[in-house]
Amino acid sequence: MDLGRLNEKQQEAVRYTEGPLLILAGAGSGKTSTMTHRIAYMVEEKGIDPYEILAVTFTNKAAGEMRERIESLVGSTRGMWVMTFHAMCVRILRRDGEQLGFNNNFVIYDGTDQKTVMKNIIKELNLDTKEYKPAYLLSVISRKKELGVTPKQFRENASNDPRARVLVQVYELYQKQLMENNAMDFDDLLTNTLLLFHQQPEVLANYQDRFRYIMVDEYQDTNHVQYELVKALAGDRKNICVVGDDDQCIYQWRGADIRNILDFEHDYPEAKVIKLEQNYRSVGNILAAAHSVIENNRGRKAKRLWTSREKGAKIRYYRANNEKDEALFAAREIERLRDKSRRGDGFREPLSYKDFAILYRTNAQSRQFEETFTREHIPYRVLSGLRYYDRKEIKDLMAYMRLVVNPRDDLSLRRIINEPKRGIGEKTIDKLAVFASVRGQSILEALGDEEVLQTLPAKAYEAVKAMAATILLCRQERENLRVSDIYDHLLVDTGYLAALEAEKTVESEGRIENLMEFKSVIYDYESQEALATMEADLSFRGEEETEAEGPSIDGFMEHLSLMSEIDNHDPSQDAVVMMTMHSAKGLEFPVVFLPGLEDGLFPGSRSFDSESGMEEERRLCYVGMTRAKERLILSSATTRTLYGRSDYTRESQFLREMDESLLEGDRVFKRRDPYGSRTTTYRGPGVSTGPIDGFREEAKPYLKPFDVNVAKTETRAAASGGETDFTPGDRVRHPKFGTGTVRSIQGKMVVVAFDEAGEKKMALGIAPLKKL
DNA sequence: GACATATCTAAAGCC
DNA sequence: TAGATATGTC
Repeated sequence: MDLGRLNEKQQEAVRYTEGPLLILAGAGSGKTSTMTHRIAYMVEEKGIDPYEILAVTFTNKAAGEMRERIESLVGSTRGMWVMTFHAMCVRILRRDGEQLGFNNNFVIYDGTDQKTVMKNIIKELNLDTKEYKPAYLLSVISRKKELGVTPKQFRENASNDPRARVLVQVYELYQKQLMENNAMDFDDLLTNTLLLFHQQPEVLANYQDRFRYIMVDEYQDTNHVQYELVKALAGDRKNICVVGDDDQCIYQWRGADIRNILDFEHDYPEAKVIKLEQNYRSVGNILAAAHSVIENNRGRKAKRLWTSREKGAKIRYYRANNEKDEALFAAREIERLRDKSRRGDGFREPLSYKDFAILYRTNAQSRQFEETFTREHIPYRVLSGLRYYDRKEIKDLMAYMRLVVNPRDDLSLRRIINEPKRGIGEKTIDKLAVFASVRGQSILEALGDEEVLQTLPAKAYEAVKAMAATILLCRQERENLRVSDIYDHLLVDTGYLAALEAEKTVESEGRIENLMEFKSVIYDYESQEALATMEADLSFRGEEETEAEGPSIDGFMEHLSLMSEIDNHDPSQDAVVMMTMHSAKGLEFPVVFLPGLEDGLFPGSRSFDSESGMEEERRLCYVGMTRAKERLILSSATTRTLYGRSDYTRESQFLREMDESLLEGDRVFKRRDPYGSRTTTYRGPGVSTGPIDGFREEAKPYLKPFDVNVAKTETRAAASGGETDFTPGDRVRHPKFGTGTVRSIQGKMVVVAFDEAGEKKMALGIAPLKKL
């Protein structure tokens, strides 16, 4: 096999197939290529059975890419496990997890489900909602699970103060609820697998025996449980290869333990360490600047990226007046560089829009860029956390489908029992829940009984009966029906689609469209699974390899919960990409903008409390900078409006750490922390040394284009006399509050400053507002 | 039960 | 500032 395209270090890593191996792969050092070649080498040159290889990644995307690239090298990955930690655990638990008391058709709860459960618990325990918020409690539980602490252990070790006692109680109750609903959250998948390994040594032995070669990608992001899992699987054979970069550990806040990679040599004293330090991505100046920042971190493995490429242009820095100016600067800069590149001035090829990326610290920063780019007619795409599967109609249908798979899922039932409206409210549901628990059933199961149905309010009876019958029938027939058929039944027979169709609004039509789009997701799944089954039949190997069983609703739900996000980074679209620095990890762009380099924003204000927090921010900065291939453009704003407050800012500590000789444009205002504490706001002059290319725009009031979707309320609006088309500045009258002036439009709400009653926010089109 | 209005609170987001 | 959630009212 041809390793000629790999450098010496990479080749060494490829050939070192036996015993523990740590590959420290710096940014842009050809990590994936090395890993995939290594696997290909094992199969082709060493004659290792693909069946004995396990490659674990963190994201589906990474797993998909790796699989694809291995396939292009050796033709097939059949038998090989190339998947995420979570997918691996699900597979193990479904296969061998019954001993733990879990039905092997457990469902996986996502963040929204977890939140719902937690809200119920808070209510049940009558907790102070100010002090105990769902997100906080969930993060406490998650941290515990990541450390492998069970509710029992937590109870035993918890102190006696009231707060700790509450946390213990919450954790216990939370686990109990999940168990009752036959559900696991993402953390449970990992912890339960580890538990299984501990309790059933023969199960573990089985997997140890199978997976003689283990690879772990992004090892710096593993948490403690993942570390233990890997260690367990590697067993005494210790044929384990981990790949990572401690400088790119940016997920400590969600449990990643950087010690795992830092201490690998300690865990495996015989480990071989190979550093990949040649960078194939960025020009020299970019690497040097990134290095000048990251070297301020104390706890890191010594390494320094180098490149054989030219130094390239200097890093450009712009100190904007405010965030609008900052966005406009980026817009102009993009056009300027496009022009320049078309003239062949300093660029090998003309740049198109998709060659530019704006990487910010917080999602909120995207708005300014979006507005500006829209006005400047620059095409852009925002990759954000707003997920397709978070849309209400999709979640509703998913809840219906989950009930088909798991009728014990009361959470899902509560979600859809009155969706579409069936005349059922909170009280009725609670009554049903009591009935069900008395009978030892879930709510849906109870609804299968006429006796229980009879207790419903008369107006709800028919609809609820039909709904329950539909779901239960689909369940009964799920072996005979295609997933898409089940979907159709649920959509139609429960009245969901009819209700949307009856609405006849722009919004409802959009929802219907989404539901149709969702169906194509199902179709994709069906054909994909059918294909996999065919292949599996062809390659029967006599083992218990039951990976392809054909499409099923169970399989589809699992596919969904593990996928969660359609990869929406479609590089074929020619548009500037905007995303957070976190989501940019692993990507690269010819030109990268890092805006908002201000203390308090980046590094974020919370990170000043601890050294480790600051170091993580610094690593994030390093990740951001090393995404750039040719040009890196930094900016900050003198004034920034955050949470409705406008404040002066101080240039980011990271800017001040950067090697000045590599910067051009505005001067970075450097002084040794002249203002002492971080609570002091910087107000000094002399921050900027003059405009770049002669422009620096003042903030102009920007009127939001009136594009608010008020369709849903149109009919009502007409009936109640409510108007929908207001513009900031309009004078209005409200029957109760008197006259006022429209301040702003926020989504579907209009904010009015009343002359007498102060500022009020009210729903557009419904509020009895009249224009004067 | 459903809608209208007031209040709250604010990072990053993999599976 | 603005979206999400809680509370109040018909």
